[in-house]
Amino acid sequence: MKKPYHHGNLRAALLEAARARLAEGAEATLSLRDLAARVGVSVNATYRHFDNKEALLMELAAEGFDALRAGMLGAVAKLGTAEPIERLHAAGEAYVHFAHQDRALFQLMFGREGRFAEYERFRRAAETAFAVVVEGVAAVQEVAMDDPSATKAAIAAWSLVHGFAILSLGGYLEALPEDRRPTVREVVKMLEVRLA
Amino acid sequence: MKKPYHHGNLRAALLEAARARLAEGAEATLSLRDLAARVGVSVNATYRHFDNKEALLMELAAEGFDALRAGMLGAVAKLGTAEPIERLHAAGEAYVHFAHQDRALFQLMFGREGRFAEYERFRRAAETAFAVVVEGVAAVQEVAMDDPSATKAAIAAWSLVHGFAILSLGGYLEALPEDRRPTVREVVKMLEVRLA
DNA sequence: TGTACATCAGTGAACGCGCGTTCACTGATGTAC
DNA sequence: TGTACATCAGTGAACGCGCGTTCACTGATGTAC
Repeated sequence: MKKPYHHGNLRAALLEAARARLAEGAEATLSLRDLAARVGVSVNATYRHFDNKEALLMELAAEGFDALRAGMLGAVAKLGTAEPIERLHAAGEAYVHFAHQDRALFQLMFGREGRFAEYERFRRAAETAFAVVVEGVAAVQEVAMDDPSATKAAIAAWSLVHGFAILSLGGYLEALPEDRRPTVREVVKMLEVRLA
Repeated sequence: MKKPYHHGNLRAALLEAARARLAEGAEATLSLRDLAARVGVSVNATYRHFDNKEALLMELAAEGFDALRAGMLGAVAKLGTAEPIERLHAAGEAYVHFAHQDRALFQLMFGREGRFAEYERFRRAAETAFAVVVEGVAAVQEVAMDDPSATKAAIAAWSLVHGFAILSLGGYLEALPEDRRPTVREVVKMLEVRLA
């Protein structure tokens, strides 16, 4: 008589296994069967905790935004009291750092062309992460967080670091000789524009 | 006796069919079998023209860069003689426009995390498109095209428009009320920074 | 002009695979009386 | 304290699917002599 799975939270265990697989860079081949096997459970048990595969992936992506937010906040906090613009730079660097640290997860978060956007859970997580940038920009501009100009500039800032992350992840910069590749810091400094 | 395929260039016909599929937004489900069926040929015939599926996708992506380049050049040319910075803005707008016009193709070009980068054909196409941006930036900065600062600023410029394209494609901007969403033009104007 | 042969671009059948999902089930645990 | 029953979290087997790729083949076309 095989022991059934009884180590507590299967949902968490599946997500953990999925994160491990992503860390191995196996985004494309992530399958429910494989995750279940890794946790030591039958495939069908996964359906007790997630509606379907998409729901599991969505949760993964949403938690990715939570982690991204935490990463940015942590980097800013480490600065202590500093000029707002420097805090914003630190957040930008943390963003690119996160993308490199968790390539596959990052791809999952953004690569689905908004297919996850229909999930409330996902939208909330993404917005909360974005709020960190808006706040940083508002501080630089010395306006309230709900000032339209802060939101707009935050989108531009997000675009800049996001684009850079994608390009470097994709190896598009490697074609360039080293001395012509901008560093994260150099790119992030472009943020000074229009904001200060 | 079935007539074999004799309409000329099967290779071109397959790519054409693939482009049509992408236009329908079927990136994820693009299959050799399906393409062959659409052209009216057996699956195996495709192997006469492409080593494998990956090679076909790579060609598609490479041609995407050719089209992107053409799109940017066309937009710039339409301006006639204008300030360098305005020409750069036009290129940036054309970039975002291309992304929206050919969503799925755009995803294919950048979504593979550099898996295509091993193909010479692909690298060449990407570099040639990038050169348009470098040239535009160099004109603004009034330096030679091979000046390192032009390359660096071009990467930053590319990052900005690329990131914005991804975010808007992913629907991340739709969460924002209309009056807080920056237009393409507003984002592209951030390019003035550090360049002028 | 005719013949022998190589090459080329297709064909149909099959292989092996892993996938998401559904079905009917079982055994342990919790609860009401 | 004991019993009946509902609920819950698993199980194993199976379905049906479409996929990329390989195999051995065929018929048309081009070329050398």
